[in-house]
Amino acid sequence: MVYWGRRALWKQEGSTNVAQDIRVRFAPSPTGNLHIGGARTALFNFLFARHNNGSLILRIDDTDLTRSTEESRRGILSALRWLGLDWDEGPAAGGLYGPYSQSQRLDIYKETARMLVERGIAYRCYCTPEELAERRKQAAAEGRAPRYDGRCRELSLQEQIEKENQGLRPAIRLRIPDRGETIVQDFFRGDVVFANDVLDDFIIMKSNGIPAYNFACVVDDAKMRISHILRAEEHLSNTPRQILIYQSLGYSLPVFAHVPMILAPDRSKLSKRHGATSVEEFREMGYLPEALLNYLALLGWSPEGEQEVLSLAELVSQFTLEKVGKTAAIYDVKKLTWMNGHYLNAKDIDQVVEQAAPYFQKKNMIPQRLNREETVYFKQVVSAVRTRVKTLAEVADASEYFYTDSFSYDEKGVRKHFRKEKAAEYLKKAREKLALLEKFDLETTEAAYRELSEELGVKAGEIIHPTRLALSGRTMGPGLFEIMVILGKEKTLKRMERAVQYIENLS
RNA sequence: GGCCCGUUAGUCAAGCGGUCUAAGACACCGGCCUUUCACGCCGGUAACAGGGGUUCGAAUCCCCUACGGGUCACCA
Repeated sequence: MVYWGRRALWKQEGSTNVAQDIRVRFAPSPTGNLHIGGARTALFNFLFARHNNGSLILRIDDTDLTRSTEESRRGILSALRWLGLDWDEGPAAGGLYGPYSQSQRLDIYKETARMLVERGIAYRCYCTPEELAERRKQAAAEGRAPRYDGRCRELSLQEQIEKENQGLRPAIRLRIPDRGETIVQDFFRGDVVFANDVLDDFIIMKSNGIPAYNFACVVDDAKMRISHILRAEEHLSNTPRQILIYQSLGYSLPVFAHVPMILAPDRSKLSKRHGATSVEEFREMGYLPEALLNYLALLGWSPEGEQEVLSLAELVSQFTLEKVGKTAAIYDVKKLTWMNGHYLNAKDIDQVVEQAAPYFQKKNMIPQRLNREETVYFKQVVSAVRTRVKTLAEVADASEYFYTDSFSYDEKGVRKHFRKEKAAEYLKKAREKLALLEKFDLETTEAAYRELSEELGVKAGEIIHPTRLALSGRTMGPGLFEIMVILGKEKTLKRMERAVQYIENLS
């Protein structure tokens, strides 16, 4: 069976009932970190594979020796793992079609290219990069298309030997028909027609023995039995060349599906100057993998119903290519942030505590290891604070006063709550009442405040606001009595005294 | 510049010729709840790029224009 077109479906091939497994791949080149566009492509591949009980292959396209780095490779793998996008074959997972790094498959490309040359489908080209660049420049100046002029197409053996004797190492070019057209059957866009004469004899093997991208990509996709190629739209223009390679090699074509790109807020291609664009950066800022995944899924794909908050499992069960759109999307951090806040609160508190810890450590708020008592306190803090913030980093920021006594008071707050006539008096009285409490919990503290507000004949808020500022230095945060209980009686009273002194010293 | 793809509100996005005086979400603006903030709930502003066709009927099909993006490397 072959998953066949946009509307239809599962086509029976002959009478055999043997299912052709769905095999998709994500093939990043380790030349930087995984940005959200790549992550989204990986996600779609993952969802498609899981939804159809297929396999996800991870391949490292590291043929660019000068730009590929081990650090980047590790970073990409760790970002994928953090997101929870596990792969069935590839680095660390193994598989029947390895190795899964192109740098380890050079012999395969070399042998394949040699065979193409032998058959006359490809040929050696001795033009140097400098010469080619010069000719391109010339063509541009004359307003011609910068195509390779085919001058090495028909070199005789004698000529080739001469070039070799001059020390020239050839690149290998694929012979492209001058006429006709190559049609890309794109799953989302239908037939996309390219005239062959706009293509030129492109290089499949560089003179240093390294394959060019299109070549390595096709050889691997074919040898790894990839059934569907889901990749970014930027590759659509490459596809006719790849199809020509498939044909030269006698391989059958996979289904091509080019997903729309993700653009930066200014509509341009994603780059470093657009602020956070990599998964790693979002992670550092305290975004949760489930939120990032959920948000990314909604960029270019839409669920059947109206529910937009979906777990990975729900995404898997709902994901179909039919619901993938074809227009480029601009990512919107605000919506991501909203979604992150949602997950931050919905998530199991123990997990949040665990994930928030590094952010507290980074700010030296908590030590690497917490004892039992510290752990209980930490958990109380996190669960009180998380409801008002949207990221893990903000959880830590909003928790500062739980870990230091020497915080300063918010200026606006001081003006609003401390400079009031009776602020100090209220605080003193409140402190006295709290001091008398035997049990210091949510009920008793709140009752004390209600009582006091009645005795004084003022609204509870009149006392509550200055108290919040006294205890936290801030005007916003968790419920006041929650803060008190977490801080404990002793600290609460001390901070109130400190505030009273502060107010009395205000001129 | 050539070739290719795309164009529904500020953003994501539903819509596959009539049910569209166009859904939902984020953002924004009001209101409710409330000790603050946030959450939550209720309500509001806001879109079919423009022009020609085809059709009884078009956001949906075709063409042109404009705009945006991609690609044209011994980068991937």
